[in-house]
Amino acid sequence: MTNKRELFQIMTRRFGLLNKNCCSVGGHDLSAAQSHILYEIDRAEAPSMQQVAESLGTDITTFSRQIQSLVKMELIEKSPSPADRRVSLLSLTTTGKFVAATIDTQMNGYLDEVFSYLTPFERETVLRSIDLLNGAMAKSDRCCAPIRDDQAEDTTPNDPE
Amino acid sequence: MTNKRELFQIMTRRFGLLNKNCCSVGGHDLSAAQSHILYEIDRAEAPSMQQVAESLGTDITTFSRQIQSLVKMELIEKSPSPADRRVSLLSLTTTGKFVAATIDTQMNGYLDEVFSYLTPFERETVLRSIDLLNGAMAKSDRCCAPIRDDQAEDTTPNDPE
DNA sequence: AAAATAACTTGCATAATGCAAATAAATAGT
DNA sequence: ACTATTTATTTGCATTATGCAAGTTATTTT
Repeated sequence: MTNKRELFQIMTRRFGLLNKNCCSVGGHDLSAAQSHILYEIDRAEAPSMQQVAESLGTDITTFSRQIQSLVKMELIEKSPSPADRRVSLLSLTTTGKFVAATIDTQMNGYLDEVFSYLTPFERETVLRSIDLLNGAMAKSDRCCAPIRDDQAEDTTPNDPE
Repeated sequence: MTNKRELFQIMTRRFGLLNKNCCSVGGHDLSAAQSHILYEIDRAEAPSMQQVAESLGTDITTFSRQIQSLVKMELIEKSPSPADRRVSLLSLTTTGKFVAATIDTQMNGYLDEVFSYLTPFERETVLRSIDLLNGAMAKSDRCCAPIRDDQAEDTTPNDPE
């Protein structure tokens, strides 16, 4: 209660568990990482590989392979950008959209159950708080953004851009 | 804003990034998983392997190896339980305690920075909300607890025990 | 048009994962 | 007391994930 870190440690652990083998839809069994990828592609407008890898904080080579397997699963399509043929634009296939929507429903179901233990007022408050928190994290540059290098206690003001 | 899942997706992603290469202390470079293990051992009173593995939702064989490497790093000690010699009780070494404390400080530092973008009232609200959320997740059995098997839509009542 | 840069992919080499089987200690059944 | 079962943890693979260095193809610089 007193300690911020304690609260967040517990929370992230629980969410980690929730996400563990996050979603099986039909025959497909997706990992949390894969679900995040689908989510992000759905959200953005035909993003490039780099864009998605960057916003998920995944190494581009790892991401390349993650995409390869999602393409093989026929959830994602890659098409060369007309503007720059080095770039691959990502989009969800029809199946991919369906899977993404189903996961969304599932997750909302889980969350509804969790929220059922709260009063309507508490629900409201919690949702608003998460929103505030997301906003605050977005503003922070010390954390929560893709970190390139070490962030040792010495706090060298390195700027990786 | 409207969609619970959306809020939580963003939040978990950001925390994932924050935790990524979560903590380097002195020469030690810890993963998020390792930091969670230290945290849990510090928190509990000489827990057994199974207890910690269970509460972290980690497969016991994977956990066994994670512990092996933390022992090799001299952050953790294993001692056979006097009551039952099959059981290994886990504890932090002096170095382990120091590392755990340092990580705690680091994380609180990050969180302080994030919270600096909120008003004092918002901070209060957010902390209280996380606490509420943790409580609600603890009550839920559909999620957030170690999940043994699939939770497909078909909901076959299989019992793997 | 050659040189530098950029977006992505592939080659390793390493680390993490988890099921099945092994080991070792405790408990049950007789 | 003595074998049989269960329990706690470890090891043997076999699979998958990771990321750096180097490669490929396309674009931009000069």
